[in-house]
Amino acid sequence: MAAPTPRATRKRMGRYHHGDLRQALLAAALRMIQKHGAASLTLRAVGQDLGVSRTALYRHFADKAALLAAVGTDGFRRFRLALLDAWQRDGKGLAGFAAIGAAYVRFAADHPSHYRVMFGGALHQSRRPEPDLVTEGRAAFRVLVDALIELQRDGLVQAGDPHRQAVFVWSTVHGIAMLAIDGQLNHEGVDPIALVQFGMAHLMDGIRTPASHAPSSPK
Amino acid sequence: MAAPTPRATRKRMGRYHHGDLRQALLAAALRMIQKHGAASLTLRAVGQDLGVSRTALYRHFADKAALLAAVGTDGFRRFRLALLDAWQRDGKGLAGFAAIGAAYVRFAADHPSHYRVMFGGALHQSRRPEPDLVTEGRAAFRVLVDALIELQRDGLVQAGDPHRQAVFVWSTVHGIAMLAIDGQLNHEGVDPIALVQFGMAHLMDGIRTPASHAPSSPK
DNA sequence: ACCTGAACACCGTTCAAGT
DNA sequence: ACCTGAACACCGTTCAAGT
Repeated sequence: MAAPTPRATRKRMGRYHHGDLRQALLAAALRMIQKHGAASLTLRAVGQDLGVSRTALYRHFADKAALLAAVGTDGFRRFRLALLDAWQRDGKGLAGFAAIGAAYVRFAADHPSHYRVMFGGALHQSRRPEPDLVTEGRAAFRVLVDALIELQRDGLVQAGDPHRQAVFVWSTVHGIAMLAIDGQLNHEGVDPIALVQFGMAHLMDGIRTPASHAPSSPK
Repeated sequence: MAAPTPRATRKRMGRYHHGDLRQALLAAALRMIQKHGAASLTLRAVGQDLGVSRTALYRHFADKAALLAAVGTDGFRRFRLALLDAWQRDGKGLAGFAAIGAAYVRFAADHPSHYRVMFGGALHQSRRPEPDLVTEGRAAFRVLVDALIELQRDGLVQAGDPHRQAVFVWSTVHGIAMLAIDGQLNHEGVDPIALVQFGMAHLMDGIRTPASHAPSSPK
């Protein structure tokens, strides 16, 4: 592929786009959502941004909802990788698990509009649940479950349904993330990252084994 | 006032509305949001539903965002009353506090669209933060803080910044509520009310005083 | 296959005009 | 004061037509 670099998304006048237009549309939509919020996203503006007709999009997406679903799906993919990276970078274990919580909130704080598309419900409450979005959402959730399974296996977390434990952790962290990007924590003078660290420590106290108390107190 | 009952919001043909049109608009908007979601709310449909011109609304609201903000403000008012009712009905104390959590999630589950308008961010992220919405949101949050202050005073909850404790409880419960109305808990086979009861019990274990363990285990 | 341009039905909002 | 009706600028989507 000696063609124009992947960054040269803008087509040359009078010629067809002929790159990965689908990918370019996705990137453009994401860029505009991050800048102005999903509410004001316009298909016409997306096309214009790429120098493409405003109907070219329909070759790659059924409609606007499908485009947004693809943006959300892509978000869940990045999200999952961010969580996985935090877990592995901090050597798994209890510190790694706490790092997942921090990474979760950081992702939401850094990409509020993207996060909102992922969880916005504008998608879920529509006609059908958008299978790809659901699948990718579940995959992200799986990171938590897998981490808990490992922690249980290593005797760091109490036995119990890892699924239920994960749902509870997810809820807590999701709640902090949502309040943070809604600005509800701002006028309460609370730092989201500090809050999630406090919360994760609290959660861990509840589910970790007595044996894990001795050899773990890093930073 | 021997005029038509407050329920007869529909104006008689050829005459002005002449009731509390503002209130009628609010009720109509809420009704339509609950039925079809906030995304598909149309000012024209609101007017039509009331038998009123589609521009009559501008006498009472600056624009569509202002109408939605008013719907959210109204939601926070009902929400606060629901939380307060749960707290008082269950005799305050630790059982009452747990009841607040359940009432919180129940409100969200029963009025998902309304809840979404309240927390949706479509409002918060807009131009200015819509003062009434913020005020009423804070008032709802205050229910939690006040409850924790009472619990501390009665020696049922550990000393500590009640504000910080409240933020953490709020986050947890909000997360459960959001995941529930997003349907993320459905395909995990988790009952939101059961989850929030589990979560509240867990939280209470973390913040209640040792002394409170003896005299409290009702149902 | 991929893209265009005109057209359609809809939307929020403005504004001069009515009572 | 409160409401109307026409008008404006915008939107998502369709579709026959181009290459």
